[in-house]
Amino acid sequence: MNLKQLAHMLALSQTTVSRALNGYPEVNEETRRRVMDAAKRHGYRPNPSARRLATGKTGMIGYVLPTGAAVDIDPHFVEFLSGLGDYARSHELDLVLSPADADDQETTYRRIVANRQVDAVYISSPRPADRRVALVNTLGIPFIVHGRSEGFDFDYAFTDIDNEGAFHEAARLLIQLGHRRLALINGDDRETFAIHRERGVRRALAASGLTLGERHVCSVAMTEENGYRATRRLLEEGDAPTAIACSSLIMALGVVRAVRDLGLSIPADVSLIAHDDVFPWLRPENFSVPLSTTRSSIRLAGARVAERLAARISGLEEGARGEVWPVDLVVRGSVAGAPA
Amino acid sequence: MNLKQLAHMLALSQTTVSRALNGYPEVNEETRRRVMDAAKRHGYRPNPSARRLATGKTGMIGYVLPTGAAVDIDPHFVEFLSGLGDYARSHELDLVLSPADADDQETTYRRIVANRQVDAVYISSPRPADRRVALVNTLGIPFIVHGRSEGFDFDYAFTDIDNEGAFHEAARLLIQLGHRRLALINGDDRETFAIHRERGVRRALAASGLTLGERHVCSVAMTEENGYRATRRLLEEGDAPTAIACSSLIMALGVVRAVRDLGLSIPADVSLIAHDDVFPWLRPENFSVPLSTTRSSIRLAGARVAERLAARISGLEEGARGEVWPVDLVVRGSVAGAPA
DNA sequence: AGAGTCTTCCAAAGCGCTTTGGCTTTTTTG
DNA sequence: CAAAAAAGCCAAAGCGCTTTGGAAGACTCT
Repeated sequence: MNLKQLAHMLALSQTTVSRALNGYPEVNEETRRRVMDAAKRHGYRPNPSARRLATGKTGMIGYVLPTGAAVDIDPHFVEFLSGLGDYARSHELDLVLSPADADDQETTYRRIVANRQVDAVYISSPRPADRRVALVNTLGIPFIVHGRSEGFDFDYAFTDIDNEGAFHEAARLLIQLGHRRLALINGDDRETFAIHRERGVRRALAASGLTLGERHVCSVAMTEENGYRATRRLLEEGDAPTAIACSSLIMALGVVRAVRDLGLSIPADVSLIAHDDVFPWLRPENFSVPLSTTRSSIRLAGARVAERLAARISGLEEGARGEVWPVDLVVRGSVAGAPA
Repeated sequence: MNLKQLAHMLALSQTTVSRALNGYPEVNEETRRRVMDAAKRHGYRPNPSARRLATGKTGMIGYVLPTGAAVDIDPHFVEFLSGLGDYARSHELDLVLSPADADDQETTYRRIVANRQVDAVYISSPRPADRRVALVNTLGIPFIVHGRSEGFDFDYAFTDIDNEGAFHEAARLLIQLGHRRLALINGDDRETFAIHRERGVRRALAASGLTLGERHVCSVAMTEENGYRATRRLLEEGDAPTAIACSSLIMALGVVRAVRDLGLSIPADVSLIAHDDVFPWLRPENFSVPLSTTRSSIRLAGARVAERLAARISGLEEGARGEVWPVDLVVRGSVAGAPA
C-alpha cells in the first residue's frame, strides 16, 4: 500500500493525502480525518527510502564503531546504549552503527555524512583535539560529544560528567583521612576523561602540598587483569601508596584481588575508591568490602545524548552548549584512615 | 556530484555509467575504465537513498534492541557486536539497531521489514517457539538466529554453541571427581541456552543415576549479585551441593565471593565450573582460584553471524542450515575431588 | 455585484538511482 | 555478401515520496 494507491482509493491527490498525513495546515479537517482513518485502516506506512530521497531526513542517528581484531569495545558502551536506545525508541529513532577501522574513523564519518545516512551523530571517548570532533564540526551535521575534547578554536555541544571534580573530591577525602601517598589507576590517558581525573587527583594533592608520584599513576586498558597488575606493582615497590583511586569498577576487581593476594586488606592497609558507571551486573556495594565510589550513571548519559540529538535534529536545540554533570561521591567501607 | 552530472561530464548516458560502475557486462572495457576513473577522481558516491529506492537493497543489517527502563542489555552483547562489526566493516555493511519495547519486538520487526530498512536481520537470545523467529520467517527477510529456538514446524538458519554438550561435559567431569550433589546457577530459563545447559547437566547426572535436586537449580539474571545470592542459598541450606556449574563469569564472581564469605574455599569445599564467553576484561584464569570453564568466544559467533548474513544477502547461502559449535572445557584450579 | 481573499485541493516536477526495451554498429556465420 | 548475432550504448520509465505553483470555489468586503 503506497501513497498513490491510498490517494486513488480516497479519490484525492497524492499531494493532499501527503499533506493530511504530515500535518500541513492547508487541508480540511474533515478530509484529514478521512485520510488519517483510511491510512490507519489499511496500515499505510510511508516508504522511508522514498521519503528520505525526497526530504533528506532519515530518522536515524549514527555512531561510528571502532572495530578491528585487536579492538575491544568498551563494556560501558552497552550501558550507554541502553539509555540511548530507551530514549530513541520513544522518538522513533533508529541507531546505525557504522563499523570502521579504529585507526581511520574519519573516512567513515565522511561517508555517512556525504551519503546523508543519518540525521545526526554522536562521538564517544573523545581525546584532546579529537580529529573526529573537528571533522564532524566542519561537516556540519548535528552532533553531540559524549565526554569532552579540548584545544579547539571552536565550541561544540557535549554532555560530560565532572571527572576532574569527582576525582578531586575522592582524593580530597583520602587526604583528609590522613593518606599521603595516593595512587591512580587510570584508563587510557590519551582520552580526555582520564586526563581530567588525573588532574583532579593532582589538584587535591597539591592543595595539601602533596604530589602524585610518577610511579603512582598508571594508564591502562580497563580490565580486571590490568587492575591486578597495576596494584601488584604499586604495592610491591617501595614507597607503596596507602590509598588508590581507580577509574573503573572492573579494574577495581583486580585491585581487590591483588591486595588480597599480597596478604593485605582493604581498608586497613589500603583505601580504595573507584569510579562507578552504574552497571546492573556489578555493584560496588557488593564487593567483599563495599566499595566507595564516584558514581555517575552512564545510562542516563546515553538517554540524555539521545534527547539532545533528537532536539538538534528537530531544530529545538542549537548552539554549542556543553553540559557537565556533577558526580556523586559515595562513601562505603573501602576507605579508612591511613595506617600508622 | 551525482550520476547525471558524471554522465554528462563523460558524454555518456546515465544508463551506461550506472552499468559500468555496477559491473554489468554490456559495456566496453575501455569505457568502463574511463567511467571508473572519472568516478574515483571526482569522488562520486552513489546516493544510497536513491539506490535503495530503486533496488530495495540497503547495505544494512538490522537488530531489534529490546529496551525499557527495567531492561538491561546483556554485557555479552558488546562482545558479540565486536565480532559482528569487525566482519561487517570488511563488507561495507552497517548495522541498524531499532530500539523496541522489550515486550513487543514484533511490531518493530514488522516495521523494519515492511519499510525495507535492512537487507537482513539477526535474532539473539531466542526462546523456545520464539515468536520473533516465527514472525521473521514468515516475513521472508533473510535472517540468522544466534542461538536456537525450538518447537517449530519449519527449519531456519542459526548459529549456536553446544550448550547442552558443554554442560554435560562439565557435569560429567564433576561427577567423575566424585561429586554427587551438583547445583546449577543458570541464566533466564525461558531462554533456550539455559534450557539446554540444564538438560546437559541432568543428562550427565542421570547417566550416573543421579539427579539435579529441585532446589539445586536456579534461574536468574546474570549479575554478580544474583550469583552471590544463589550461592548463599545453596550452601546454607541442608543438602548443600559440593559442586556448582554456573552460566556466566559475572555470576561466578558472586559465587566466589559467597563461598569466601561462608568461610569455605574453592575447590576444597566447592568445585566450580562456569561458562566463559571470553571477555577481554574478565578472564577466568585470573580469578583468585583459576576458574574452570566451558569456553566459547561470543565474539567469533558475532563475526560468523555477520558472515552468514552477508552471504544470505548476496544469495550465496540459502536453506535453513543450522550450525552448532563445540565448546571447549578448560580445566583449571577451581575443580577438585569431592570433599569426604 | 464585482474585486479581493481564503480555503482546499491538484497536476506535475523533482529527489538520484536502476532497469527495461530499443536502436545502432560491429562482428560472426552460412 | 547478405543475414543473423553480438556488442555497446541510450532514452525513458519507474521506485514512492515531498513540494512547488497554480486553480477552482467559497467567502468577505465595499
